[in-house]
Amino acid sequence: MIHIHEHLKNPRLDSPLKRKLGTFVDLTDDELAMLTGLERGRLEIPARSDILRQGDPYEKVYMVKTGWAIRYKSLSDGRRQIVNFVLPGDFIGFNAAVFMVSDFSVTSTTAMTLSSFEPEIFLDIMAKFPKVCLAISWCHAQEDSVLREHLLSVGRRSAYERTAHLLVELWRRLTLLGLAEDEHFQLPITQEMLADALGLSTAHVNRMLQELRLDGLIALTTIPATKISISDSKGLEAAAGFTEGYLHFTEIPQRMADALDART
Amino acid sequence: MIHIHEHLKNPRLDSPLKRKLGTFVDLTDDELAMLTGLERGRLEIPARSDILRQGDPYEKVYMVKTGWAIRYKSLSDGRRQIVNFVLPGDFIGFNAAVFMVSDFSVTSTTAMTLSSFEPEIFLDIMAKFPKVCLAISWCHAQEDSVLREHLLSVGRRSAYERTAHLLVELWRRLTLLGLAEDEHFQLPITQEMLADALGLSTAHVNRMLQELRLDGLIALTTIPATKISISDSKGLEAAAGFTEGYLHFTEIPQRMADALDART
DNA sequence: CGTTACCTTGATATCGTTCAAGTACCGTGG
DNA sequence: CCACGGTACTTGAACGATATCAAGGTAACG
Repeated sequence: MIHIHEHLKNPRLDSPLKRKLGTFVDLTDDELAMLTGLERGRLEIPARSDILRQGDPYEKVYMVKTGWAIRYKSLSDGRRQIVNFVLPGDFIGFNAAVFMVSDFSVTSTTAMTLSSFEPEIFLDIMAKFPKVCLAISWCHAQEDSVLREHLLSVGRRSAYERTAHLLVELWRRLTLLGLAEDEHFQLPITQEMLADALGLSTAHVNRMLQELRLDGLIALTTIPATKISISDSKGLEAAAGFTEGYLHFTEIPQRMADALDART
Repeated sequence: MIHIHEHLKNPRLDSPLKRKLGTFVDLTDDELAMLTGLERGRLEIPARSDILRQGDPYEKVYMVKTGWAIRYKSLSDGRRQIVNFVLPGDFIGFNAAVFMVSDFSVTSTTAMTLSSFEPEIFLDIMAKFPKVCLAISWCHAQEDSVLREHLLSVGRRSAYERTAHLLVELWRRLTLLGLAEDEHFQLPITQEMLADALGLSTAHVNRMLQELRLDGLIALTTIPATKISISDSKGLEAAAGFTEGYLHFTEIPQRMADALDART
């Protein structure tokens, strides 16, 4: 396990992308230079605007530098399910490399800055930077793991457990990004979005938050922007049935690292 | 879109793996030979036995040649959520390449035959067979897409819609594999498993199946093994709100194919 | 031929939804 | 600076979808 603070302070890892990939593999100067080039294109997105829309064709791959977004699917009658929250260091629309049409939408919840690139780039990376390619696979696998955990939550955890679980997860992810101060953090999403992520109604999400508050597990400030303090992290994790294994904040297995070295 | 029957009859695509990858890219003789080598290792698994267990370390990657399995996550008190059904042509434990510990379990529901390989193999494939690597990425992306749709189902569809949706999905997938005869197919899973996949109780799954039957959408034979006939596929799809887009049964985008060609 | 695993069905309980009303804060235009 | 409209949050009451519990049925299996 990599020590977070050390990692965040490393001056060579000067972007979310580099920090993310650098969590799992050691990056050489060559690799870092390539990533710098990759991030040159910049894109500013205002809060609450669509980046990708379900059913639309798309061609670009984006990487979040700052800001939050939600990734969601909708039914024809408007019901919607948020499948995950997109934070700095996450990719958007990687599927462009293999699909022509998106099966989900992505909308910003805050202003964002993105870097964009052509999917073909990844063919080069695959050939020339196998280690980076492996680290990208790692990101995908991690995202999958989070998605499976969400399915477990929505399918089998009670509303109370589920709500607690999501809060712990976001807190952990933000902490790793250096975006949470100890036990409290900004939550730039509405309760309606929480509801759509949890498979609940907004009214019930509100009640669950009140209950968590009454139970002394969290403290809330909803205005101006929602801000949450984890008052009792152990208690909250217990209520959530949280185990962090699925987040896979680990380095790649030694055997893969060895195999990579042997190839060069 | 590739024509299924044509594809199934192609004698060069003589395994589920080749057929699967061959759906998205044209495979050369070299690539086919490599895949043949890859599948040499064989493994026989009896029905209802564990292939992978949540929390265990693991090192191998498997590919299903025949048989069904379920991939699921469990909570400490025994509640469980099936995240997807593993069919011929699917990979199991690909994460071994990037994680040391599995965050889910896989159990066979029928007898199975698997081929197994070391994760390091994929470093070679990445370097020497970029097209195959792209096709594998395709498989992953497709699996993700199915997972997101499951989350949408469990989070936002009613029990009735959800049940119908899963049946249509399985029917489509089996048809593509040549494992469904027109409108009917074997379903080698218990109602308890359906319940765990749908986030419902077994009693309620049973009621939903009865209702679908009464509505003239499906016909059931539960003994000896569950067998389902789709009596009214249009009606079932309508009840499910099914749109097949998310299954992404398409070839890779032309621009990626072109970029691949340009590289050789 | 008894035991087991699974399916089926009914009665009751409960969690979460829906609907409705009310509140608080924000940004905007006068 | 204030009035206003909008968006989100909050809370209660009634309802409903689904769970739970319980009992019984039936085919398969040793």
